[in-house]
Amino acid sequence: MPRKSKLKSRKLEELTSIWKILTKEEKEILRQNYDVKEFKKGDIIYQEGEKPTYLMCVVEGQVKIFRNGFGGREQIVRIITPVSYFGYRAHLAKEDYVTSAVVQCRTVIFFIPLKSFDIILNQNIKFSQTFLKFLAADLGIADFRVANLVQKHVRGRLAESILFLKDNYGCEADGATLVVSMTREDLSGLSNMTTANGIRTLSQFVSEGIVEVNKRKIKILDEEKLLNISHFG
Amino acid sequence: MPRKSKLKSRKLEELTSIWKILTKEEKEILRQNYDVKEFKKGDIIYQEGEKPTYLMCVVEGQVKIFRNGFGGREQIVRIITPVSYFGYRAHLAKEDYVTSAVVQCRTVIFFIPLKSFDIILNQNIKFSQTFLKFLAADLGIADFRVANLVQKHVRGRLAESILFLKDNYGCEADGATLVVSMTREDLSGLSNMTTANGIRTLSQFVSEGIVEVNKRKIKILDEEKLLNISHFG
DNA sequence: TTGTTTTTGTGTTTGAAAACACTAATTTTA
DNA sequence: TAAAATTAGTGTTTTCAAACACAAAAACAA
Repeated sequence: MPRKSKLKSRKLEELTSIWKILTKEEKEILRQNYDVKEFKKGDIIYQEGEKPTYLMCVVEGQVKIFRNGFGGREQIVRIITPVSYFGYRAHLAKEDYVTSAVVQCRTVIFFIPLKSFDIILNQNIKFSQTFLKFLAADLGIADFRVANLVQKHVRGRLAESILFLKDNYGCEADGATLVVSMTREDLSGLSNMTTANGIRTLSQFVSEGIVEVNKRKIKILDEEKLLNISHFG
Repeated sequence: MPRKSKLKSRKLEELTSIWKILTKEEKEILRQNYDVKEFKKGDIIYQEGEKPTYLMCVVEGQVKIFRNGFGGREQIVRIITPVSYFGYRAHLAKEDYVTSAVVQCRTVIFFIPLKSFDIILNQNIKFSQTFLKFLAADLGIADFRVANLVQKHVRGRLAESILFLKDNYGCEADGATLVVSMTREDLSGLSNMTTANGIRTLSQFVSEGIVEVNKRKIKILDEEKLLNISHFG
């Protein structure tokens, strides 16, 4: 259950990519309607089939967007890290959610009612274009991933996922350790394979000196090789 | 090679979904800059890695958007049928194309320079929102398809694809025969399987009385069963 | 801190689909 | 209209990864 917290200390200014393009009046609309909530690991933000009601923004933590498959297997569609928006796609397409969202660890999320979102969308062309760009980028990733997930073998898919996590969410100060950290199960879900195969294959990569693993932190040692595996199975 | 034709008889008014939301001046911009070309089967519109330069609209025929995989296998990402736009995603994400586009049969396409597109995008909020909706819808389909293609077995994937073709491109007057017609190879590419398995599985469906096949036209006889297969492998 | 649950790790078996290898039938084009 | 090139169709073999089945370790709660 989302626990409403006294997190109003977290200001809307944190929504960097959109805050600066809003007019005074628009900022005021958000100020009067926004909400901040804190979630703990495993909390569900929304589920497949529900109607979207908020534009959400992760300012701290990590959210997993996924679809439930058959036999309990889940396919991870996107990972949302700070500062990124989610929940708006279904609304813009005038659909119910086709995915579910759960938080991966302690996570702070801003909630903006879609009514406010629509008001601004209808008057601020830069705002509208910002989301145009978000969607276009995500669709590119999805198109790319469909073909990859579907055609490559386990090694290629895992290599691909690790590089994807690096490219999209970045590394820590050492330039090699991934910022996102996830369980083997989630990494497997992202790579479209069973947990057992994910663990096995990651272990292979470790023994081949391609990556180093410390708990749930993955450090890329040989990106060249990883790229190679991702490319040629 | 695209052959420029005397197709100026085809008027921009055919671009139904956007034409009605443009101002007089914007219509004039398009009139002065657009182009119409006719292509024949197999002509390439653009290829992976190229820079986008036009917003395109199919007004007649069919275009296949795909990614080249390994060992010559291609993954079909989208099919564009009249009247739909394509080529703008990469531009909006400020990327090069990650897919390629070829025409499937005799096809007539409108070309609008991205410069003109940008001008209108920057001043007409309804125009911008139209594309917002297109992208949001396509991203939903992509998210949905990733999980489907990846988790289901051949029968489920083929059933899914046939239903997808029906839902997205419609049926002929009888309400059962798919409008889109494609080779077994393309149907297999859409369903992420080898041509041999696509043919085999389609034949199975025919012998089970689920669909009827006449050349490249597919008629759905038992949608219930198809849904069932698509859902439970 | 102890018990419980989740996550990680590994071996074996089994099944499904890819790869391969052809033939037949259609389309296309020269 | 004949020849060439696709496309459709089918059987066999091989390979890969899922399913199953555990054991061990780590994380989490009571």
